[in-house]
Amino acid sequence: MGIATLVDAEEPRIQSLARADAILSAVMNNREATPLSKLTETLGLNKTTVFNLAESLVVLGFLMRTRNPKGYKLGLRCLELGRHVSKSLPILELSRPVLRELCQSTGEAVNLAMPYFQEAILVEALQSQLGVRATAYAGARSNYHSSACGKVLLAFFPDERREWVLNNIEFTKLTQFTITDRGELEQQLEDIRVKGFATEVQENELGASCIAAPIFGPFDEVVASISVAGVVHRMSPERVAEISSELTERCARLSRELIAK
Amino acid sequence: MGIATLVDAEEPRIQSLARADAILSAVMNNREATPLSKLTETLGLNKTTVFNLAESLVVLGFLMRTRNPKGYKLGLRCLELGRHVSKSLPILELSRPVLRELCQSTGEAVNLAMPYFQEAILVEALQSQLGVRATAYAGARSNYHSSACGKVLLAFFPDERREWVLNNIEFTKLTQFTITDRGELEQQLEDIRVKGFATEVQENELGASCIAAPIFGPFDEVVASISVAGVVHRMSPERVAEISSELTERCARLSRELIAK
DNA sequence: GAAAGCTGTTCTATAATGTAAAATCTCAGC
DNA sequence: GCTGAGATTTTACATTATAGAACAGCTTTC
Repeated sequence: MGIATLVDAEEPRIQSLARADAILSAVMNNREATPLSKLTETLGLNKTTVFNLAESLVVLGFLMRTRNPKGYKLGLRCLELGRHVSKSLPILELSRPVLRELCQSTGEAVNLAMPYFQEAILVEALQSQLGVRATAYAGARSNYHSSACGKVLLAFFPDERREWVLNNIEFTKLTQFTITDRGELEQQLEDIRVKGFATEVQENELGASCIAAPIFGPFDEVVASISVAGVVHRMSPERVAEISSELTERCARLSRELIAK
Repeated sequence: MGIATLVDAEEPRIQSLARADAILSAVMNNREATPLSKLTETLGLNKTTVFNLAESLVVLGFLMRTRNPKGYKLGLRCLELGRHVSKSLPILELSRPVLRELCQSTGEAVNLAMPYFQEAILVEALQSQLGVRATAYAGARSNYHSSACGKVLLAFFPDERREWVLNNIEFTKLTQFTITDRGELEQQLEDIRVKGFATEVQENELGASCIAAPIFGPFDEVVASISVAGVVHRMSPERVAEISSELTERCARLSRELIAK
């Protein structure tokens, strides 16, 4: 069972869907319940338009209305659909036990990432038993240029797709160590392809260091990556070597299982 | 922070959204990837219409295209939104540790359900360590008339809402023990209100027996229920008494915490 | 190996849908 | 009990979504 590409960012053909999606994003980006006024403001559309869309989303369960504070928040339909994806993605089912084992054996946080438009998305995120790292949670997005799991995906993308991503991402500087130069990143990607795994030291968040390896699908396309994320001072060169070898080995095995499917 | 009602099933104002949602449902109900032809068939709409909607959903990430078999399946945007809901629902955050404890102390499967249109939805589902019950998984829907967690929600709904649900549900007979008579159900609901918890013996699935208690929100509205689900022969009257007392006690405490928030 | 048939995709005209302005309603703060 | 900000409803219009027809790409069939 192959999984199709998720490359282009063309405009959706149906305007209302694009707008509805924008509403969901807006609601998601608000910690508190989002009132209609704020929605119209962020979307830059007429009150009525937003209202009709939002109410439709409520009827369908994508949004809920809240009282005190009055506004909208994401509804249970999102949860229903999300859980279904969890259940139906073969990679997820296959990798779950592997993630747990890696989390146990390394004692660090372990994440499964998948390509998602101009970023990667963390599809699964196991917390380390030692320190609680609140940064990574399932559903969060992860940059292609600053995170290990992002870089490793990018490195193994087919040329055309990598090209597209490199042309489109903004090199947001998250810490003083974040790579913001395209040339430098491309060099690293070359290096990652040779080694078979990616590392990242405080490029994404100060104090954190990650190692990530790729998982390939039926037609040698990267479909996901697993990363082990630890506190920087715990990541000695020997430890990195140790973890990376276990990680690449496990990911290779997962790839084989996935292809066999 | 109050959570609004989710009662009426009026038609959404924006047609395209209703249709897009129907596409998502259709895709979800197919085990395999859903081809366009099947979508047009189930929706009863023109090929082009469905195509345009589906392609828009792909661009937005709600659907993915698959090759071999060719078709659509749910995309990662669903996962992203779903995970966000998990994180943002206060009940979920509060109850998670309680669910784990209940699962440990009883050794049975434990579920958290919330009202969702004409059914309840399992928002969280912990498997029993003993036997693997594949039936209940997070995201699954649960009937108001046959499941313990459904019945307890229904029992504590405000009259008007309960009335509405009772008028609208179909009493699907899932096993020979399923209640299919409205009067009988209403009597049970009365009983549940008196006892403070609901039980269910093989009404939902042969071999399974559940106990469920309600959780109330800021304005004395039931917002969720927790159920403990075990194999029927393990559920002696003494054990039911034992579990139900622990369960109601925990749910009452959760209600208090939720109201305090 | 050609032809038929099934599925998916593009093009285009039309009508129905979604849009936004204005009017009305609701409710919190004074 | 007033005032004003936000949320709804109503209504007329123009844009957008729609479906038909025609096309393209595969697989099946004989």
